[in-house]
Amino acid sequence: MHFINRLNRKMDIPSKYNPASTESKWYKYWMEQGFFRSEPDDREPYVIAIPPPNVTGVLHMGHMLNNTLQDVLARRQRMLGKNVCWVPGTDHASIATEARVVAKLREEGIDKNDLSRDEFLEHAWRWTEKHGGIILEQLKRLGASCDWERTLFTMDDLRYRSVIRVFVDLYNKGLIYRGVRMVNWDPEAKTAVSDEEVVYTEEDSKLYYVKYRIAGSDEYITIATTRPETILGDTAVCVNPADIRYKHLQGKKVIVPMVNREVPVISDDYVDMDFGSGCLKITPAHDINDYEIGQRHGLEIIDIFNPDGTLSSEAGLFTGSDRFEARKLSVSLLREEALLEKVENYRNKTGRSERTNAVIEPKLSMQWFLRMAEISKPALEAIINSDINIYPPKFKNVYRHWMENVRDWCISRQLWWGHRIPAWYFSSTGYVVAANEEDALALARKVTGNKELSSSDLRQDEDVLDTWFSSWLWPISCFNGILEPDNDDINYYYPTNVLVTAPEILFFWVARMIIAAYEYRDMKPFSDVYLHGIVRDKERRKMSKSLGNSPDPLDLIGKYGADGVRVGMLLCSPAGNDLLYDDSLPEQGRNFANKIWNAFRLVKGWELDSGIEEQPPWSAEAAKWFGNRLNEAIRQYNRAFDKYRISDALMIVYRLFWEDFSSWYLEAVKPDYRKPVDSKTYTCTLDFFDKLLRLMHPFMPFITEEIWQMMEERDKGLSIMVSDMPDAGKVSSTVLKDFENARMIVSAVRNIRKKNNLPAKDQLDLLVSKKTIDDELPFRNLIKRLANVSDIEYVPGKPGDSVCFMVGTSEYYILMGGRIDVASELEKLEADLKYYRGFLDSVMKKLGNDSFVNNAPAKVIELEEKKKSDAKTRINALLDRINDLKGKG
RNA sequence: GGGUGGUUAGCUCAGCUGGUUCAGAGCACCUGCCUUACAAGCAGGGGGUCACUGGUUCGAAUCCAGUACUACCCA
Repeated sequence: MHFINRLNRKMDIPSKYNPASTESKWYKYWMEQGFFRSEPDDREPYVIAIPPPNVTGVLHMGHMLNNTLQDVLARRQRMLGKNVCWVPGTDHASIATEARVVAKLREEGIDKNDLSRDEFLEHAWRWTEKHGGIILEQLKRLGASCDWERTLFTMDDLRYRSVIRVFVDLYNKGLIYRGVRMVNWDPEAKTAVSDEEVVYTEEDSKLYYVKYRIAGSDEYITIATTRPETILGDTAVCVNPADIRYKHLQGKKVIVPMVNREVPVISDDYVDMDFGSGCLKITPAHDINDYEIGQRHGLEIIDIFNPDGTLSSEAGLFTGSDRFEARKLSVSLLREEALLEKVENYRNKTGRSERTNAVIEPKLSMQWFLRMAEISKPALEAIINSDINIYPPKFKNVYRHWMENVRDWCISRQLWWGHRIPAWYFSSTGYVVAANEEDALALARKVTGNKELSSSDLRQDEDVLDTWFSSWLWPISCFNGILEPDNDDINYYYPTNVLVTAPEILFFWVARMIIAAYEYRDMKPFSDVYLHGIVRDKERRKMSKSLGNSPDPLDLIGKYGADGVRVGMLLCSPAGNDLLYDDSLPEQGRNFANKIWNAFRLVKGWELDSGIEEQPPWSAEAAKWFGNRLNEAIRQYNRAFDKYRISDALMIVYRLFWEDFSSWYLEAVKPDYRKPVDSKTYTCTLDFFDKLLRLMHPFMPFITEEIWQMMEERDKGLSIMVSDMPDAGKVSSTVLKDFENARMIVSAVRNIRKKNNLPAKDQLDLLVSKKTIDDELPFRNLIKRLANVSDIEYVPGKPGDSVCFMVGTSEYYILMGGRIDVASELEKLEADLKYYRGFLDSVMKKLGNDSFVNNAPAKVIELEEKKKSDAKTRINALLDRINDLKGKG
């Protein structure tokens, strides 16, 4: 070791670790050295495709957790010798982005409707260029080791063309169709949204009881509705066929209030006789159930709404009013006409758009759909037969349930920002689907037989595709595997190893990626899916801007350091569980970094004297133990990673470093003040430290690099991040068990010191009863040093004036020199006695039970026998002790 | 309304196919220490009828059934 020791060298190192200056330095170094870069070679690849964050977003706590996890996995695999490729990118997020661009234009006094499509897209692209890279830049502060040269965007040229090609292909396979369906209409965004994008919540509303007159009579029936404005679109009234109250009305007609339209009374099992009046108005254009009933009974459909939620001329009344305004107008008109019987308060579930929060309007419209039944079968199989593993496994069921009930996917969105649907209309109903206008024209000429058809006769579909229709290709398209299915990258990197994401997009995204993967590569997209929780605040509320409960991740990094924040995020996020964020978490991470820092200051400050031949025996003992302990921990660490128990893996190294290494090993080997250290201990300590740093590197990349580089002179181009992860060597369980015993002895001595107010500095005399232990006490030198006892003597009998403790079945005594407190000592002994007598009782009961002795395995019985004899030994020792003390008192 | 999880210390969670002196970790808490690596620390300590009820078993935090509560997903 060329470790230049100077007196007070440690004074050069501040006692508090300062992350800010080191983080940017090392990140820059890693980038310069190209450590994040991956290209195909003959090593085994390890691949992660990032869940692309929204292009307009800013980094939030969820990203922090998500990307910290990915970085930990990536860094560990790199150190295990894999060719790691973590592909970064961003998502165009049609609805969210378009909404933000529209809002921004509105602020500038520009109405989207006044712009042409191209003009609007120009604004959107400008916005994207301005904001698109922000999150990725922020991830660098976190230490993310992505291959930045591969940065992608879901709407860049290759990805755009991939999506279009897939659309055309699926259309040609007959899997994509156009159809009129009841969709979830967002009148604010003026687009259909998928079922998954509707959030249902309980809201206060009112139930209006409205009287409908029976045609040709003065009789009325009462119908309850929460939406009186939709009366304008009623085309029937429906009762349950079994309802005797309304038997006589069947086949008759009723007059729809306000518009005075005559509509039939029909009967259908769907009607709940106990709800409201048991009589239901049917508005097929504006309610999914009514629509289905309408289909069954061949009812007329009257769509009374415009796309923006105002009433259309079809309504016949209130044309141009907003739907909520129309409700008020309807209520007052009904009241005027004396048709409003009563109004009740009512709570019902209301669906709102996840993006705009507008109340969803069920609306019939022409949309594009993907037939899911067949295409999703391999994706269901893959999870059931564990071709793909989900961690934690409890989500397997959830996934299966969804896939078994999968419904066709509405893939069109009435927006401009996104992948425009490649369908060209040549007449009001006729259209062709093709990758571009040129192909479309050729195809249209063929289809129509009209060779004169020109591009001006074609009109491209105005809609774009659902964002997930592009991101479902992500693991393939990020290696250009759709357009060039046989290129070097896709052949080498695909399938990827793991997808790290949140359970909330299991269906939106994960399931669909698996579907696309089998359709286009006939192979899984990733081997593992690791689902982590959602970051919430201490009260379990989701982090949100409006609540103001979300800290700015960059502030946190500034305050606690990137390593501290990373540790904080992971410490408390067992797989699948939500993370309840609190500032104490990164604080704990920062404290840990500081602990590592100070341990290094200690070792760095040691003066090496290579003239010392002998390693002190306590150091040799400590090294022997810690070497075993380290190997044991490495095993546990690897096992935890194999099961994606990342927080467990972190906790293993956390305790290993803090408790075992710092509090026990270092305390044992550290030389006395101003004394030099022998070279054996020195070398061995640095070796342990080096291994610990490597184990911690995936979690805390910056501080581990900083210390690793300070440990010794490193050649340019070396880095802990490309060093080898330590292997787990042999573990001797005897050594570990012996040390546990020693540790208990030391703790017991410290405890006695504390209870009897014996100063830590005073050396004590420790005696061992020869009756209870004949062998040499393992780790005796280490015990002497850590417990600060002058010697450990073996004595035949029980020494007087001493305090006794037991570890295992061995008795130990500490000479008290007249400082013993007989009363409190007796009290303690009596309590122990009571406990062991009770314990012995329960053991005896077990052993006295014939069924137990006959049925339990021999090993278990043996254990019980040992418990029995150990307890007896202890009880006898305690009784002796008590008698002695009593004799004194 | 349907489905799937969960309920273990003050908080967040471990506890694999029932059996060690098995009830555990981290944080928080209490006590004593500014002991020249670290007060962002050191040493020591207290704390749980494993939601409830019943069952299976020689033996249940662990398996089964029911109840209560709770979370999420779907309608």
